[in-house]
Amino acid sequence: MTNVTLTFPDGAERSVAKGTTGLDVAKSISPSLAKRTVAMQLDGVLTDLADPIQSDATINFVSRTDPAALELIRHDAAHVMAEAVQALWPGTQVTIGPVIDNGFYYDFAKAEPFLPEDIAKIEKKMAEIIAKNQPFTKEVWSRDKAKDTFAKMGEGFKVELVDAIPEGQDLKIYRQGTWFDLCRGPHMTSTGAIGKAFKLMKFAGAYWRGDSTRPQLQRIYGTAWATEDELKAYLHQLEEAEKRDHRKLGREMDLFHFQEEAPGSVFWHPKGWTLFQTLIAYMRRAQQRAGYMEVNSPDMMEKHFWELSGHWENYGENMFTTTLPDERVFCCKPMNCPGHVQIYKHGLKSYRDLPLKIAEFGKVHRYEPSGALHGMLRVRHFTQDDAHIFITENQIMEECLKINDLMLAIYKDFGFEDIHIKLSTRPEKRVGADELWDKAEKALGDVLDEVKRRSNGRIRTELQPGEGAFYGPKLEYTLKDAIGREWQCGTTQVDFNLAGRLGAFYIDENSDKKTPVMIHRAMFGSLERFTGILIENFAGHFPLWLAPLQVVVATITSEADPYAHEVVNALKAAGLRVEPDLRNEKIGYKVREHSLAKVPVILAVGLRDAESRNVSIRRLGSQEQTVLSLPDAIATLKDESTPPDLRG
RNA sequence: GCCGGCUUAGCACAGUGGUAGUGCACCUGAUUUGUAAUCAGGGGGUCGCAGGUUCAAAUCCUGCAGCCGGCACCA
Repeated sequence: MTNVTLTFPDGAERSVAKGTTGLDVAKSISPSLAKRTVAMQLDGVLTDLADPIQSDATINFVSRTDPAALELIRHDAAHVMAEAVQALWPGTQVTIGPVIDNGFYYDFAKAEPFLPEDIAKIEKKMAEIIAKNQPFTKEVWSRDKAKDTFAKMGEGFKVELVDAIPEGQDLKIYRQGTWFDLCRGPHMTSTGAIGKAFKLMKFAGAYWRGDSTRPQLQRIYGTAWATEDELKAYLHQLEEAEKRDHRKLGREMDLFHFQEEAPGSVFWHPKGWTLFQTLIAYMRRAQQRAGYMEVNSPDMMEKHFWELSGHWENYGENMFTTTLPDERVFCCKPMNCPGHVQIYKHGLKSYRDLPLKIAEFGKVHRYEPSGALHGMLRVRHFTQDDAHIFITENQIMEECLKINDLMLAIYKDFGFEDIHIKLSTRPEKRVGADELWDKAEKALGDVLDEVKRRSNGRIRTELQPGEGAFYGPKLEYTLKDAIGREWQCGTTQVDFNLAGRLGAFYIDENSDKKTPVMIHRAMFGSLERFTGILIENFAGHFPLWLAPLQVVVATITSEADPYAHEVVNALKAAGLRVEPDLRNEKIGYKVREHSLAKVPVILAVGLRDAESRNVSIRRLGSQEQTVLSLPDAIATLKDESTPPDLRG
């Protein structure tokens, strides 16, 4: 009999007969090890403990509290949930049930919808199944047997899954008691290892195979952890995330509102608009330094123009249109690019004019599907920090790298340093010849490689095939916020099509007409969306330069009113956004109210301060009070409120 | 767009067929106050919209809209 060599995490080696199972190995070391081991890793790959070991490998026994076991706990929980659902509602078909971040889900085909109270029923049934502690056992079936069995059970979706498994690949069946499921595994040794730290979170509709033309299934999301403390911590984290919700904070901080008559459209209140304008002013400075020229193009243009640009055909169903009294049809612009091409076309352009950078804080209008709307993160009317750079083909790399550097510098000013870039390639619905797409995708791919190289691998990259814009491939910049969520913001798109379609050209060195390449780029992306992201990232506690209201001067007694006015005026003169609070209330009341409104700085002034010409500074999130002279306070606050790009 | 849920005062919520409530906010008065809620009084709602059932509808039924959670979509 042949032997294989197993290497343990501590470096020890052991020779065992080929085909020995992990469980045998564990048992031979100690019964208690075998008892607490739920799976193993062979050369780092999670595997069923009962699998025979066929070759030399490093081996690591996984207990249920091992981080590596977490995905098994979740996957096993998904199976147990499926069994529970089928036990409670016979005739329900099972489909797929993968592990996801923080949990798992399973999609079911069931005629009647799940009801809110069903969550508790399913959880109870799951607990019973887990308490039975039934072993998970694996079988390998033939394709025919699998299809036959599932067909007889009325599990049509499973039959389709069997058909989708490539020839030559094992069809694995995992059993727990009498229930079994087609599954690639691995699983833990038994259902009992799942433990008690699981919870079903919500129901949702989900299309079979993610395809909206196919049947809609009922999905149940769950979360599962090794310990109840971890479950509790996760639920707490969800609550904390909820407190940051920009829709809630937007209302509480009086930044904006939405209403029924304008779904997906923001009503900006004075404070929210101040924040918005602060962002625009920042970006305007950044773009001016980078050589962009700001323009403004019409919000509506005639339909035939959008037919020419390709938008009507490729994007028409998302465009707002209006028929005028003279019966001409106009479209609200869903993008700024065609308008910018018109501005480019005014006056003959030479190769010497390139790169030509045209920027606009343009408000675009997109008829988003109703179900997609989500606060300010997904709206129907939004402002882009949009720009189009007209270049020659051999300027692509240089210009894209400049954009990249600008993008990263800007994100850094807002505290976002963990960036992730995705390359999206040609979609099915597109304009332009494949050779142009080849060139454009190659160019952006090269840019991405160079960006990655320069970041010393700090920037993660990813390929998203088929996700590009209809006129060109994209680099999509995703940033990670304070609590680890990722948001897609910036985009750089290389376009060999649109300029040509709209008849834009330049005169090259040989007096020939050439079509420029266009780079479409946005850095915040949508100002509305970016504002929402900032609210959630800072949980409303904006750094001073962004805070809509920076300082409140609160009086302790009305005798200090004249001095408070003086302080307010001095701060205003220094360029700070400040309001007095002279109300006939106790200082504790005022502090509480302005703290809840997330005003970064409260200056309390009483008689004492008026006489000494001091102010008492209290900062949001701190109980501490610092007494400063008025000139010192102004200097400090003025310095702190300077936008990051204007600091010396 | 699809599946499910929700919609009652400015906000958060209670109210399962019989006179629409609570807290905060708001207004008035008193209080002049030193760092997260001073006290007392008062006003405020076609119960999302439109139909229907009923002697009677916030409550039951139908349709629509918006919102929420997902899915699809995010050019």
